[in-house]
Amino acid sequence: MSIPAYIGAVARSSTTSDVFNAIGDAHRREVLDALISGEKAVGAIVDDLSMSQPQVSKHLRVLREVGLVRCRKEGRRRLYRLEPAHLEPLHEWLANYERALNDRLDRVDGYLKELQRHQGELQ
Amino acid sequence: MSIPAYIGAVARSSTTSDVFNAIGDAHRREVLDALISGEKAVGAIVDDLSMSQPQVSKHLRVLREVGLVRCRKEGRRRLYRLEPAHLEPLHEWLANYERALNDRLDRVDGYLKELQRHQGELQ
DNA sequence: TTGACACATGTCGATTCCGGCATATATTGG
DNA sequence: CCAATATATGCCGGAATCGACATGTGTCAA
Repeated sequence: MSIPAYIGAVARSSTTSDVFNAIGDAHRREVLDALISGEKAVGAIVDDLSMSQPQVSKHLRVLREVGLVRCRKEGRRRLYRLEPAHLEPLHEWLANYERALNDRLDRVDGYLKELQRHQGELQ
Repeated sequence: MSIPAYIGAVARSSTTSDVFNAIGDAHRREVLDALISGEKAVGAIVDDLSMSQPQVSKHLRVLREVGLVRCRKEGRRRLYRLEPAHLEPLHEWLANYERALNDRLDRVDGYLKELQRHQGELQ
């Protein structure tokens, strides 16, 4: 007897739909890049990149759900355009690291200044 | 006859090891955040965050492989520290969209003006 | 109205990814 | 040498992800 009583894998933290994850996929970044020049229909993106139409549509869906892209219907086409303001989370996150880096540089700077001071005392 | 000749799924673009993918995982970002205050041993990160030690070690490995983190041996511990310079690809990529954002600044400006208008209405 | 076009969505198989557990490796202390 | 500590790594199962196909949905044109 004594069934192994395996606990096994646990549900992951989900959050499958944030900006960080969205830009984690290279093809998704290509789609975004294709939209930098301006509003485009799905077919135009398919032509520009070398991806299938369903593939592009699905990536657009993900990008839309995280707000990086907006859609507008025009006749039987759907025109997508960037919404760069929704890159803010990424931007803020990056800013943290720049701040951390600068703070540490400041500390190093203070440390060097103190070193100089001690050197002056020694002389 | 005529065997179905199923083509099926194709190897994905791999690239499982770039900066974009590395920061795509929320836990990995937590590990990075834990290092903002400075160099830390693995155990300290495990204590700070609520993650198992192997989990932290594995995430650190990914982060190290993309250069976001560096390791230094000290006795039987390994001290990890940020390497913010390797966030450059992200930074450059974002810069592209800032340009797109600037091109659309007029719209943001209009939005802010509308916000001000609503604030005025509320007061 | 019917067919063609543009796009979205559902399904499936394969692959990747992630976390839990167990274990290996290296360093220190007794 | 041996035990304890600190960390890395291997293995496994489950779940998420991705792309290829097939199909559904809405819109225009004749």
